[in-house]
Amino acid sequence: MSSASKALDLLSLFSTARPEIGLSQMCKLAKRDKATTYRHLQVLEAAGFVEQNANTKHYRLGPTLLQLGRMREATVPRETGAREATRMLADKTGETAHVSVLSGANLFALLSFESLKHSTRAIIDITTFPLHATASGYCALAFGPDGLFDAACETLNSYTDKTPSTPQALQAIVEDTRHSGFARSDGRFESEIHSLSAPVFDQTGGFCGAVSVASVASRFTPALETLIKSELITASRDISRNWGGVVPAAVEHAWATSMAQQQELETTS
Amino acid sequence: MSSASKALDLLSLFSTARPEIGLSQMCKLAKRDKATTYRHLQVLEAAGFVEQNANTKHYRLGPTLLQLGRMREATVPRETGAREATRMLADKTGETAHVSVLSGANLFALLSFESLKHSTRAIIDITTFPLHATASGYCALAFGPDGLFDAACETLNSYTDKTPSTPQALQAIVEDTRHSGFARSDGRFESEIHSLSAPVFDQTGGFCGAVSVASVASRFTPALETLIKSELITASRDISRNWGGVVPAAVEHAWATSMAQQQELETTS
DNA sequence: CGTAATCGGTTCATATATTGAACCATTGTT
DNA sequence: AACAATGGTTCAATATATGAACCGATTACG
Repeated sequence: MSSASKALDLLSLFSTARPEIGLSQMCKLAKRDKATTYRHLQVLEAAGFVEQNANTKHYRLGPTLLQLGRMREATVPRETGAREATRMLADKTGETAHVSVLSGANLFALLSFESLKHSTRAIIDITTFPLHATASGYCALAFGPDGLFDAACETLNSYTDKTPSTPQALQAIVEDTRHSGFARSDGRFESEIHSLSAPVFDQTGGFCGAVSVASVASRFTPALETLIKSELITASRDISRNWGGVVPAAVEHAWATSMAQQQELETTS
Repeated sequence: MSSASKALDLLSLFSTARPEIGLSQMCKLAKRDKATTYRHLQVLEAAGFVEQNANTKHYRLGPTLLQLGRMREATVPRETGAREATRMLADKTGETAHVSVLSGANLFALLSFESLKHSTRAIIDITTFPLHATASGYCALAFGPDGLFDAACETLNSYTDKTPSTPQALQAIVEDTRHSGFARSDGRFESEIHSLSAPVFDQTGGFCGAVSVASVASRFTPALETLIKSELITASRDISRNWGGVVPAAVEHAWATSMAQQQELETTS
C-alpha cells in the first residue's frame, strides 16, 4: 500500500459524528504508528485537506475539500442532475431514495432523501456500497464494466445470513438483475432493509451509477414493489438524461417485460 | 517532498477551464515522470479523488471530493456562516459582495451575491483570487501568514495596466492595506471594477479570508466608499464571529482611524 | 500504405523516502 | 509529587518510490 493512500485513508475517519480527531485517537482508528500518522496529517494539512483546531490540537477536514468538491460538481454536475428526481422518488414512494456513482471499482454514495411518510425509515449512512451485497452494487455488476465482477469476488464479506458468499451465488443474482432491469437486495446488506435499484447511464453511453429505493422490509408488499419499480424507471430516465446519457434499449426492454409480469402477478392475486 | 503531497498536488491542476487531463499532459503540467504520475493517479482514483473518462482515458476530479466537501461544510460551516452577512452586504451597498477563504497560498472564492439595484454589476466568476491584483489578495498579504508575500511575487501577471508589476509596488499597496484596515483594487484586476475588501478572522485568531465589495468603477464615489467601508466592517465582524473568531484590536483601530479620516474628507468637500 | 509520433500503461534495478520504537515536553489528574 | 495522558521528534533499518527503457495500440501523415 502506497504511503499516499495511507494518508488519504485518514480522511475517511472523519464523519459528522466525529468531526474532529486528535493525533492519538487517529492512530487508534487508523491502526498506525503515531509518527507516521503525524507526518501524514502534516502533509494533508499543508494541502488544506485537514486543518488543526488551534486550541485542542485536534484535526478536522480542511477548506480545500470544499473548493475541490465544488469544482467537481461544476465540471461533472452529478448532484445537481440527480437531486430533483431523487427527491421526487422518495416522495412518490414514501421510502428512502438514494443515488450512487461508480468510480473505478467503487460505488460511492452521492445523495439520499428520506420520505417523511413513515416514522421508521431506511437511513443511508455508508459512503461506499459493497458490490456483492447491495441493490446498487448488483446494478453495477450487471450493467457496469466487465472487470467489476472479479473485483467484487475478492472481498465477499458477509453482512447478514443472506449475503451471497460464493461467486456462483453472486453470479445468479447478477444474471437476474441483467434480465429484469432491476436489482434487489432483500436483507443482503442489512436484514431489515429491502432495496430495489435501477441503473443510470451517462454521456459515455455506459453504466455510471444507480438510483435506489430502500424500504423497511416489514412493509414491502407487491403493490409497493410495483410502485417503486415504476418510479425507478422514471427516475433513472430522468437522471440519465441530466447526466448526458440515455437508458439503452436493452434495459428499457427488460423493464417493459418486468412491469408486464408484475402487473400480471398483481391481477391474478 | 513526500510522495503523498506530490499525489495531492495533481488535484490542483484541474480547473473549470481544464476539467479533464490526460496522463501525458499531466506529466508536463506537474513536471514529473510518467510512471510516477501514473501511479499517483492510480492512488487518487482508488480513493475516488479522480476518475477516468472511459472513452478518452483522461482524468477528472472524482466523486469522493463532493462527499468530503459536504462533510467539511457540515462540520465547519464557512459558507453557511458567511451567507447572510454577504447577502446583506450586497443589499445595503447595492453592489456585488463576495467572500474568499485562504488555504495554503491560495485565496479561494467561497460565495458571492449580486445586488439587483443596478443593471450593470460586477460578476465574480473566478475561483482563486490572484494575491497581487485583487482587494481580497491584498488583505491576505497584509494580514495573512508571512510567507505569502514571497509566494505572490513569484507570479506577478499583469491583468490591466494598473496591476502592480514589481514587489516594491506590491509592498506599498500591502503597507497601505495594513495601515487602513481596508484593501482596494481600483481596476488592478479588471479595469472597470473598483473593489474594497476587509479581512476576516477565525478561531485560530489569524486571518482566514476576506469579505469584499466589487463596484462598477464609473459609479464609485466618496459617499459610496464610506457606505461600503462601513458595511464591510459590519460584515467582517459578523462573519468572523460566525467562524469562531474576532477582529483583532489592531484592525479595529485601523478601521476607526480610516473612518474618521473618511468622514473628515466628506465634510470638507 | 508504411512509418513515425503519441498515447496510456508496465517493468525492474536503483536509490530515496517511509517507518516505528524509543524519546521528549507539556498538560491535566489523582 | 507522581502518574498518565496528550502532541510532537529522532534516527537506524528497510520498505517503498522512482524513472529510463520498454510495450502495444492509436493516430497523424508524407
